[in-house]
Amino acid sequence: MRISDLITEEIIRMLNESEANTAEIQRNEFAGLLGCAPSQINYVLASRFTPEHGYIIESRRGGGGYIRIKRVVMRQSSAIMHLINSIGEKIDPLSARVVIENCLQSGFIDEQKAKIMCAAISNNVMRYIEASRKDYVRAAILKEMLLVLIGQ
Amino acid sequence: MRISDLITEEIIRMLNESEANTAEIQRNEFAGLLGCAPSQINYVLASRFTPEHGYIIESRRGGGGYIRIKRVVMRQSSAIMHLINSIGEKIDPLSARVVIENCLQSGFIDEQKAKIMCAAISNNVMRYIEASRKDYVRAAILKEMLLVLIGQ
DNA sequence: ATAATAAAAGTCAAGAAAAGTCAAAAAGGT
DNA sequence: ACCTTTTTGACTTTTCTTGACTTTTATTAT
Repeated sequence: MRISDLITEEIIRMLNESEANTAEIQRNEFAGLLGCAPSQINYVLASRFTPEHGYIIESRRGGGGYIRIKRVVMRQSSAIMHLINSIGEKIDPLSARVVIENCLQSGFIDEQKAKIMCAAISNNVMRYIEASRKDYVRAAILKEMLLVLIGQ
Repeated sequence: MRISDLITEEIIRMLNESEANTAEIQRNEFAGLLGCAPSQINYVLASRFTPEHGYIIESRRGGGGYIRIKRVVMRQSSAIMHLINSIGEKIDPLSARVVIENCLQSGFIDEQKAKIMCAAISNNVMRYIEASRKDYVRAAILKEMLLVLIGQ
């Protein structure tokens, strides 16, 4: 059996045992426990615990650092997840507006949040981005912001 | 748990218990109490109680010396204007986060808005931007979002 | 009053303790 | 054989901790 699968199983076991659907590990210690390279933890998280899979990762470096894995389970979250998946790697300005409008209509966000999100991808910002990249950057910003909505 | 966090918590506890939003400590004594090097108090103050975080530090050396930590509360729109002006045309990642933290602590935004704003300028987004432009794009996004807060 | 001494706080750089990145090598699957 | 996924390790970045040294202020002795 692959070590990746072991790591995955162990994290899921921890999530299941947790009230708050949250597992917190110390990377090096955890890697030592399972007998793998520390960076492999990153690999597993990057490949199997992504937002698209329904997980959110937070971490902190330095003394007392940690990696926290959250599983998101709300009803609303699947709708947002769907939106995120529909965005893909790029999005045009109009579609982006529509996505935000959608969130507003669905009550996922209030008006001010909608405005903040629009501001983040507004033309005033996008004029700093090379034309061929605008759609990609816009998608990246929008998706990151939507992910926040899922993380409670 | 980190000693830094302990120090931070203790200072905030003192601030909360104070009528005047002010905590006064004696560095060496305080360090002894929490079991850390005296200079670590300086580290914590320098990294978490800066003016950008919304605190003002006064101190005095010599016999009977002290460190006084004041939490400041400004009027909202002028404070935000001030923040926007302080950003200029570019900003590094850490300062940007501090600006957002400050808005949160000052009650200008709630936690979710803070997270949305952080997400919009996160590394996951910035990795799409050419290195030399990152600070400019970050500043543009942040300022646009802050402008929303003062309703313009 | 002045000089010496003591009692603070400040600075800075080295080192430790984490996590992150990336690319090359190895292993699997078709 | 070729392509994808996994595994590893060298290197980077961030954050925290400590200690040696400096500066400022107050107190004490002359």
